[in-house]
Amino acid sequence: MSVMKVVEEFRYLVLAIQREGNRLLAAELRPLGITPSQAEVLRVLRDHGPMTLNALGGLLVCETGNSPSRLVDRLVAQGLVKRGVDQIDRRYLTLSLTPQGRALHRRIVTAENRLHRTLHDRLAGQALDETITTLRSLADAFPTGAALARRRGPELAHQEN
Amino acid sequence: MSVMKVVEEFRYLVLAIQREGNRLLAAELRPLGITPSQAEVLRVLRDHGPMTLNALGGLLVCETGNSPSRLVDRLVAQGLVKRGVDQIDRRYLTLSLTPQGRALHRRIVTAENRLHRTLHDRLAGQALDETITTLRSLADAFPTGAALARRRGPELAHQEN
DNA sequence: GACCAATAGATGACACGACATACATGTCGT
DNA sequence: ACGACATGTATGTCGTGTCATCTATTGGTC
Repeated sequence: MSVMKVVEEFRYLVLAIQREGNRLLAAELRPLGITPSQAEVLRVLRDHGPMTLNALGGLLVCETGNSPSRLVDRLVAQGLVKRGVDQIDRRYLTLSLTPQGRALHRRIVTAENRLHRTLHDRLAGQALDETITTLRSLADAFPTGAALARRRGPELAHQEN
Repeated sequence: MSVMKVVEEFRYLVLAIQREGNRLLAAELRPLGITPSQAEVLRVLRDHGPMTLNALGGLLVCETGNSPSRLVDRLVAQGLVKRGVDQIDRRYLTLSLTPQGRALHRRIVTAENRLHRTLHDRLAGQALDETITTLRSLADAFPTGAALARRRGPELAHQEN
């Protein structure tokens, strides 16, 4: 079989798994009133402290280029994120979790873990480590993969609660 | 490291790679005036002949539940797909490529191959076969993965280039 | 201090993608 | 033939995701 065909199947497999994973996660999160993308924002804000909108965008996988203004908008509207203006340079925002945001984050972790357990069961017996190595080496070449690496690496423990 | 953390990284890696791949493909396809999802429709129609909307939906990875009515709408509006009504049972549509659709499909294959070459280069030296095995075993458990399997199976070789 | 480029963020536009619901057509039981 | 039901497709709605463009604020230069 042609090498191109293999790569093409790889592409469609990644698409299929991403879609299904997102669907399952959305179902888990629906009772909490948030979406997978919103959950990622809460997670990044929780793990990497208060930050500007651009910095948040640099750590998100779910949104690449632009500033995730509208994504944050809905979280602010739900009272989960506080959006303040930097008093030194008023172009910058200061995004941080509200107490409700922090509380919801704990329930998000539980919901995500249910999905992860499902995935783990379906991955039983597979070469998961080698797969992750492959995926990492591909992802690291891209900006959002670099975002992931940034989340993996420099911050080892930031705040608990 | 906890098993859950590994699965979680897997999920984010898949998300990152899907996003970047889709962005790159969209850029390749933009000069052709279509999107990656539309390209998948053309591809399925080309490989699996005329079919109804439901059957199409069952072979698409990019859309799960519903019938891809609106996705097909835009292709019909562009003159790439012909949408006829089954004369025996008028609930069914008969979707097929127009000559323009068939012509565009050839240019799509070229564009996709450019992406695949890029991916192939970035995957050099990685355990791609084991990775695909892992991804397949996970995807096959899901409906869209089954769609992929259906596309893999019955058709073995259709077009080259 | 007035202009100008640079940077942060917001917004408009378009196409998904998922869910729920509505509509159209056909089938079947009576 | 009639009416309940099933099936295929269409549509409304909401939240992304991406690109392009716009506004606001700041820093630098004259």
